[in-house]
Amino acid sequence: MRCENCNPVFDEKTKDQQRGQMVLGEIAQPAKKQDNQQEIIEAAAHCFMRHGLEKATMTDIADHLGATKGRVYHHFRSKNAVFFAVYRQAMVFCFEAVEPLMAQDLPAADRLFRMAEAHAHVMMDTLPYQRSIRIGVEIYLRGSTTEADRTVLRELIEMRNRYEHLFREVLAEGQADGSLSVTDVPLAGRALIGALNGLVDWFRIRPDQPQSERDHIARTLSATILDGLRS
Amino acid sequence: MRCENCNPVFDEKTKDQQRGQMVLGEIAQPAKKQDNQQEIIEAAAHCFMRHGLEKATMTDIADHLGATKGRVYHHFRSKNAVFFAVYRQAMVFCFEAVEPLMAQDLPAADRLFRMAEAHAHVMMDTLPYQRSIRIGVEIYLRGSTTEADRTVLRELIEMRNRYEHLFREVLAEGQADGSLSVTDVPLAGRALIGALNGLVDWFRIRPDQPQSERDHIARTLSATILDGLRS
DNA sequence: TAAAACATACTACCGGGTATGATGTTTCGG
DNA sequence: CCGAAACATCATACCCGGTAGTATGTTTTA
Repeated sequence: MRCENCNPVFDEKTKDQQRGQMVLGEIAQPAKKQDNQQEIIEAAAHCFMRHGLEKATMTDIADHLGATKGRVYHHFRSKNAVFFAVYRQAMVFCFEAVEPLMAQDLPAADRLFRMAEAHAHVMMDTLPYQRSIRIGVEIYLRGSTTEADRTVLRELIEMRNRYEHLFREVLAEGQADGSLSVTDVPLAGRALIGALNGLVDWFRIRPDQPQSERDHIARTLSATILDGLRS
Repeated sequence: MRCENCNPVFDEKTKDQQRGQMVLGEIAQPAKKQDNQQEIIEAAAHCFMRHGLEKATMTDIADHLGATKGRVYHHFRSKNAVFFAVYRQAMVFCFEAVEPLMAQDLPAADRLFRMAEAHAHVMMDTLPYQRSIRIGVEIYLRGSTTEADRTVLRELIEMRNRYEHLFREVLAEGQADGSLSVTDVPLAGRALIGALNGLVDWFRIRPDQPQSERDHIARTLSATILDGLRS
């Protein structure tokens, strides 16, 4: 039987779990179901990263789990739903890493630096997720047949906008407290995000990669965009 | 009849036309054929941008030309071949705009600034091409069944590497002449390219958009990455 | 007039989605 | 405490729409 009232977390917006505020451990049962879904999501992220959104088939995802399509379709209505779940998870990772840093009692320039560092780390640490969502967004929006899909996508895109707005906020604060010299806040934000998101394109995970390398990348990248290249 | 010895420019690597050094106007015949192909390539770029690589069907491309699949398949062996052509064209645009600027007799920092500006302009002016190729690259490489396809893709990727190397060259020169302060040249190059390529993600073409807006974007973006955000 | 440049009609196949069955696992009345 | 219904979780088998590619016919051009 199709699990109709399966945890609808990733199918529709649930107000009480915005950005991972999830109250876990209430019961053992839903937690396990959550884990099963999460496992699928992770497999999907890997497949999306390797083969792209369309080339990655549902069977691929299932194979990656040592399972069949039946399992995936039991937890997700459609392939789009799976992608949406990956997308939301990627954004949750970003928010959890960056948003707390905004409250620090520092000059805006220093806060921005730490936020940039954190964002870079998230890009590298959750690479499969971030690569997946970078591909098709408004593309998917055009392709989405059902209105429900488009609604979910709009919500996700708005989530992304909220996230990028965090950086613009700090940029504006830096303009105010004088620690930053920004003429065009939106454009500066685009430049910052662009330089960091570029990681998703060129960064490659190697098994023997020490943590220090990622630290160096995050630090150098953030320093470059903050201090510039000119001497 | 299938045009077997159709201008194989976009099917296989031809040594004599590296980076748009094409000697045009030799005969009238190939020039016209070239134009026909170019028209298809442009239509494909538009469709790839709108619907994504896979969702864009060959019929879509043909429809965009007011033609049918027959025309496309007469000039290109496969859908992959069309994508490869779009890819190469995109890179040619980049080379033509940026490479000449390297010879200018200026401090490296200033040359880099102009190169960045030029690159930004290319991103905006040839948006459909640039968006198309940003999607599937090594993704396509994995998906490519035939060895011939993979060979072409490797060549294209190497073309891209050569292009990005231009910026690293200037960065190294700036390190030498003291106009730039760069500790990690490759990383600095990634940051620069990333910030500029981000354009492809967020820039939207509007019909009433004055040229001055693109100029402002290119200038501000380049200035931001060169001079940094900190005051 | 022959070849190039298309259009038309058709096939083969892949992949998303579904219907159904098999196997645990929880729940609950007695 | 027990046994069966209800349910959750997956596997299997199948359908079917869409699309890349082909084979062939038709028109245009040099």
